[in-house]
Amino acid sequence: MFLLQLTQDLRQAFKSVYQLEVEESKLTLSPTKKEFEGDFTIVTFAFVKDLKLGPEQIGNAIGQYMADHCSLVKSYNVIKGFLNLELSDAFWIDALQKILSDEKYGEQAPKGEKVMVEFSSPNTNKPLHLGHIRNILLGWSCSKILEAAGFDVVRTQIINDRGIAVCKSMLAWQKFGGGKTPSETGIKGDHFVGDFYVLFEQKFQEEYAEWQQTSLASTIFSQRADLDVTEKEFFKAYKNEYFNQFSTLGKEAKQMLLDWEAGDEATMALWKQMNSWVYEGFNTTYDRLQVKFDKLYYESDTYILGKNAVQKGLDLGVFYQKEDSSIWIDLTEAGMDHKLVQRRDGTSVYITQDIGTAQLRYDDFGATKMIYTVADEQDYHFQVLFEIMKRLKEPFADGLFHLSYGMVDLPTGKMKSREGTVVDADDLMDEVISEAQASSEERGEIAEVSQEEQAEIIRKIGMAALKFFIIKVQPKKRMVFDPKESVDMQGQTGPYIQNAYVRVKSVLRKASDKKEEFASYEGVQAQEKSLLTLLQSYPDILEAAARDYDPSGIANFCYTLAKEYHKFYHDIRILGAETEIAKSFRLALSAVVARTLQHGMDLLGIEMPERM
RNA sequence: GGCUCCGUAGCUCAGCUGGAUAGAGCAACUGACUUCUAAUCAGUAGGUCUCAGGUUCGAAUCCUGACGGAGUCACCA
Repeated sequence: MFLLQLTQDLRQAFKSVYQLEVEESKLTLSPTKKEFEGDFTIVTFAFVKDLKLGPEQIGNAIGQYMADHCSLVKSYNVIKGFLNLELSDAFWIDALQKILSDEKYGEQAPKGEKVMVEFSSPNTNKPLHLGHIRNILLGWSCSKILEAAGFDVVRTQIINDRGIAVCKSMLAWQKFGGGKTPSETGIKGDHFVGDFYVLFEQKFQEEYAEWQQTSLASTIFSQRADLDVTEKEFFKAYKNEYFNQFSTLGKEAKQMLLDWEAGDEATMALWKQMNSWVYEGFNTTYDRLQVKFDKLYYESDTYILGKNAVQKGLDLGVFYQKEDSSIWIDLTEAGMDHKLVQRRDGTSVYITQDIGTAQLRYDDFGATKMIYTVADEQDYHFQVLFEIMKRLKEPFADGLFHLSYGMVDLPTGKMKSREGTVVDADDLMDEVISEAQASSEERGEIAEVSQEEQAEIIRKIGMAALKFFIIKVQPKKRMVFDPKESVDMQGQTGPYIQNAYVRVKSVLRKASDKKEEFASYEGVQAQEKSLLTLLQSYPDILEAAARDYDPSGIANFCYTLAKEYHKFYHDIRILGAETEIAKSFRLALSAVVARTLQHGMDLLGIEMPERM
């Protein structure tokens, strides 16, 4: 918006000098590189063809016109095809004033449109881990960004609270739990239940190992195994079949699933009991991450959905039925495959549930956009799902978006639950916070404030380190999470950005005599211009983040702004400025930087401390 | 094998709607705190932007093809 006037004047310049109408899109003003003189640059190569003139000639003519006719332009220089314009103090003062007066700077007006963002969506048999953290941060951040972009946002998750995995932990608790509860043992509910899931796997492995010694097992091995497969490899691959056919524990777990589906009272009671423990644990973790949901969907409610959709698809001729009565869709025209949507026994599959759930959500909220935050291993699933929705002519089909993100790897490689390398979410938060604690003690800056305030500040710092480390990476990229680096508080980190904010706050506390009269400020410094140029770009950054469902741009913006402020702070005196007017200008500039940092970081789910 | 995504400094990442000599941080080395919070700043060093073609006045960025890595192609979820 600040550059609008300039762009208009440039168009006028081309019109007056060359009788050439240029589109705005061709007139992109970019900040001049630091090693050259000037504030904004326009590339004149683009007009060489139209005008049949040399780039330098064009630059000089346009630059001269601008210097003569546009009061914002102080001077210009031309280097090859680059016209660099230096702007007057008035431009910068005006820019600061405009940002200062806009309380919601960067945000867009309400659109009156609803968007639903799904994220987290855990299973109830295991606690949350590092992968969930990336998911949650992305989903939460996108929801905040969409709000800032003027949408009404509904945050949701679908909780996978049923199925064989859930029955495994239930069964293990029933058999081996001895009636213990989380509160008795002092173990957080989700971890408590997760431990029984692990216990089930252990007991099952023991049972399996024993069975492998039986003559039945050897017979199967000799009959079924290919010659070049070792016994060990064979039984590794045979595990599922053993579970389904021979395992006692497997049989019991499957029976429990049947009981659950039949609504057996005792099973339901056990299920509800254990799930309530899990939810209590999840809620603690969500609280620590500072995220919340507006609406929860449970798979136990939705897993039967989709039946109507199957019928509708058949009626529309979108689906077809095979002789064995299973139902399919042919997606080969869209470059995909044939996909099953209903088993021959009439039960629905995963994708059918998703069709039903999407329809339910649309009926519930009427959202025109629905964002699914799910790892990229499900890219194909969502391609198929969205294509089916289009063919079913669902009104919301065009607003579906898979916010796909890459897996989080450790420096040692992939996280594997079997190998116990999964990084637990709660442990991780404990770790970054205790690291923040140690750094803070070393600094001693906040020793004066109350214990409670200290704890709060330290929590904010630790969480900022963790969150920023993850959210700064583009979603679609696979990322390496080095626990050592994630607790760094220096350099390109969350605390570094918080520190810039804290510096502003500290200065503002000391500047009791704030006056906002700086209109006559003269000699705007390079560092001040850099800050204002960055601040001017904030609305565009935000818009792009909302458009692409990508918070990483905001993270990088906040870092760059903080970095630029640290430099400004180091080079230029604020409270000890040469004149009162310069002081006012710098205080206002600092305040606006702090506000923008806080705004941007809030969109990332990161809180700012007032001191640190 | 088909399809999708990724490949930039020793490591972690920016930059990708084409623009000047490709940027940060970490790690290494050097300097700056009696002065607004040094979780800071300044500097040194570090690059065949995986490779090969093409489009263009101009390519890390766009197109094609290789190579390398990951994911996926279940009557699992």
